[in-house]
Formats: sequence, structure tokens, C-alpha cells
Amino acid sequence: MTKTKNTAKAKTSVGQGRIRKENKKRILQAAEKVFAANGFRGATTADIADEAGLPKANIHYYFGTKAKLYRTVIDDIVELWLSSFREITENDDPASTLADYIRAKMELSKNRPEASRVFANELIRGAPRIKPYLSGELKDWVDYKSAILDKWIEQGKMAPVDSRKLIFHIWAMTQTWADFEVQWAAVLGREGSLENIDYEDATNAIITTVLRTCGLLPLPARKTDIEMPIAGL
Amino acid sequence: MTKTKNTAKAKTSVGQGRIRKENKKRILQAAEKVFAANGFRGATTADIADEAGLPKANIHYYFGTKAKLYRTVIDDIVELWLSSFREITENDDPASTLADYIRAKMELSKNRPEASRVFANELIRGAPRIKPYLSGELKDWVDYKSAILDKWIEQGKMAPVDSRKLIFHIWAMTQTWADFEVQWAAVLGREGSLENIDYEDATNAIITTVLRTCGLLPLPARKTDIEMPIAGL
DNA sequence: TCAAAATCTGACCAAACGGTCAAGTTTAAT
DNA sequence: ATTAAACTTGACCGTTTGGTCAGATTTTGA
Repeated sequence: MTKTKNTAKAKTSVGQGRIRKENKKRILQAAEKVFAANGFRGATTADIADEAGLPKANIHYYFGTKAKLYRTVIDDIVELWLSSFREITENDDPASTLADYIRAKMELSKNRPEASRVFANELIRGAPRIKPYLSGELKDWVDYKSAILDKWIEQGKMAPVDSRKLIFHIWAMTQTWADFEVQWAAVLGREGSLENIDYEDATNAIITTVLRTCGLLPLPARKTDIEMPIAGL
Repeated sequence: MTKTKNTAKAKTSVGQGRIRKENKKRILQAAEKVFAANGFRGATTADIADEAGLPKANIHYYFGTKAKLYRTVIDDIVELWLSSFREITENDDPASTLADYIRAKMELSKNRPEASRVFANELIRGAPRIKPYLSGELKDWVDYKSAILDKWIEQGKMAPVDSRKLIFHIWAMTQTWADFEVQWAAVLGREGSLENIDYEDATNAIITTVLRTCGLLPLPARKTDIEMPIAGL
């Protein structure tokens, strides 16, 4: 409970100081790392303290309990997630809008992979602490965006697709590059972690896949030296 | 160390009995569930024992340590993973081969979601216990399959794509339905968990996406009542 | 039938856990 | 310079953790 002493004149919440702001930031960064790598139950306050370079008691001074610290980390990530995509309307161009969205999500995967992993951890465990957010804000967001996709389809601006599933699959393809980075790095033969070119190639591959799914890219040419026996067109 | 007493005549490894086999299976099933829901560090042997309906000491009697039990669970999953896809050759038909593969992966996501989640947990944590498998067997598998895709492309059987990334994205799209089931259920407005129709729709959506990406499906028709202002074809 | 092997289990242990606290030091406003 | 508020920290506490073990019970093969 942050021990607000409130000795006089209702100086609500202790938290103004420069030191406070800096330390909370340091702890939150350390916590994101440790929670990403171990989940809520597997993370220890001692690990977080070590990562932040502070004594353990300091973590409790600023955040009270491990659970409250975790909530703060999660809330920050949700805010980042929802705020990082520009508004779209039914008058926008489908191809460039989808491409921009994919690029934005891949930027997040590349620059804030730990945030993505904290979220992934929470989901794998059945989302005990964020289920209301999933069936609330997030559902609303998806309902709204998929309605715009459906409008585009109705207007003949793009081919008919299951718009909700398309959004899910864009998330799956973009976030896999953050959540399972170590797997893709190993399979691609990289030492340690992915390189810039990998993110670029992946971004282009996803954009191609999504735009072709929506009929927004010309059908790709095939090599024509040999005749092609199967599958329409 | 399973306490092989070896009292005489080298009867290597105690493990023949019916009881032994049954109990190990029960424990492994319980362990998969608990590890999936909590990760290695977050899972407790007491939880696993409760889930299996056995006293905790029993778990250690059969598997020694938590780490060895976890290894066994992981190894079983890896075997399941690699054994569950039929062999393919460059003479196969791309469209039906890819569709079959996607269906097989979605069956696994639906029927063995916990296995997928154990694996996801391990990857999110940086795969400390399975990195050799990733850059060994798994890399070989992907190298081999992507080479076949590349042959198909060369033969003009399908459009040019980044074959490795295509495989990654098929995994991402199929496994997201196991790993993050709770998220999709919440966004789709389901109570509790996904329904059969959701898996079917998702399977079809993924197949459509992949085949269109590879130029193996005719370009989808658009609604033509209004003229279409943008983006080629 | 009977004894050796396998299985079972409550009680127990040292280590690690989340969290508390009193006593100290630093900061900042007057 | 004074001092109250903010910050820091090692030591500590009750609980939970992974793992052990001795002794009881059941299974198995001859």
C-alpha cells in the first residue's frame, strides 16, 4: 500500500520525487525481463531485485507485493499494445492499411519482445489475471476492426475472408517472432538471436501472405519452363 | 536414479511391471498439465502429485527429480511432434500436401493443447533445456522440407515464396489456437473454451491463406457491384 | 506358501520463498 | 543549519519448496 503517511494536508500519494520515478522505472524494466523469462509464479522478487541492481526490500518499498508489481507490468503492456496502432476507417485503403499494421506489430516484436512474452506467459496459463481485459477491451477492439474489414469486403475493395481469423493470424505470425525468437534463430542457424534481415524478410513474407489472402496482390507468377499439372488457375 | 539395486545377475532397470507402466503414464499426464499451466519453475511437485492423485513421494520414486520428469515430458512431446507428419517428396502435389499438413497440425492443437503449451513455455524462456534439439533435429527437419518447397517452386508447381518463413508462419497460425486458446475464446465470445466450429473455421482460414500465398487457389472473386479503386488485378 | 522385489507413504529436512521491519542515510524545502 | 519526509538496507520471519527416508504394504515368481 505504498505506506502513504498523509501526515497533513492530504498530499495524496507520495510519488512525486525524481528518485521515485527513476527507481520505479528501473524495477519495472527488470520485472518485465524476469516475468517474461519465468512467468508470474516462476519469477522471484530476489531475481527482479538482482536484475535491477537493488536490494530486495526496495522492490517491496515501491510496489508492495509481487502481485501488484506484476499487475503494473501487465497494465503498462496493455496500454502500449492498444495505443500503438493508428485509427482506421472504412474509407482507408485496405492494402496499405494492412501492410502498415503488420509493420507496426513487427516493430513491437523486434523492439519489445519481453513485453510480448509476458503477455504470452499470461495467456498460456489461462490468463487468470487479465480475462476481463480479453473479453472486454480486446474483444471490442477486434469487433470494431473486423467490422471495417467486412465493410471493405462488402464494398468490393478486397476479397471475402474470415475477418476475425485474419486478425488472429496476423497476430500469431507477427508475435511468434518475439515469443519464440530462440526457435527461429536456431532453425535459421543464427548465433544467439535474430538479425535485422530476418525481421525484414519476415515482415515482407507476412505482408505478402496477408495481401494475397485478401486478393490485394496480383497472382504471383510461376516458373513456366515446365507445364503445371495441378490446382486451378 | 530409480534406485536400481541390481542385487544379482544384472537385471538392468527395474521397469517391467504393469503397475510401474500405469503409474508413470498417470504422472506424465498430470505433469504435462501442470507444466503447461505453470512452466518448469512455477510447477510444483506437490501440484503434479495432486493432479495425479498420488502422494508426492511417489513422483520422486518413479522419476527422481522434477528436472528429470520435465525432461521426460519434453522428450515425449518432441517425439510426438516429429512423428506426426507423413513423409513428403518433390513428386507430391503441393496443394494437397500443404492442406494435409495444416490439418494435421490443427488436430494436434485441438487434441493435445497442453503439449503445445509445455513447448511454448520452454521456448519463451529461451529454451534452456532443448536448444540442441532446435538447432539439430528441428533445423534439419525444416531444411529438408523447405528444400522440397523450393523444388516445387523451381518446377513451376507453385509460386515463389520464402519457404522457410512459410513453414514458420504455418506453425505460428496453427499453434496459436492451442497456446493462446483462452484469448481467442474470449474474443470470439465463447464461454470457457473454443468450439469445434472454431477449429474448423480456423483450419479452413489457414489453408486458404497458405494456398493463396503459394498461388494454388484461384484469385478470390470480389463483390463487383461497386467499382474497385485500388491495388492491382 | 513364502520370501524377495517392488511399491507406497507420512514424516521430515535444508534451502528458497514472499514479505516485514527497525534503524539507518539521503534528499529537499525552509 | 534544521528537520521532516523520502529512501535504503541487512536481518529476520513464517511458509512453501524439492527432495529424502524408514518402515509398512502389496505384488510377483517359484
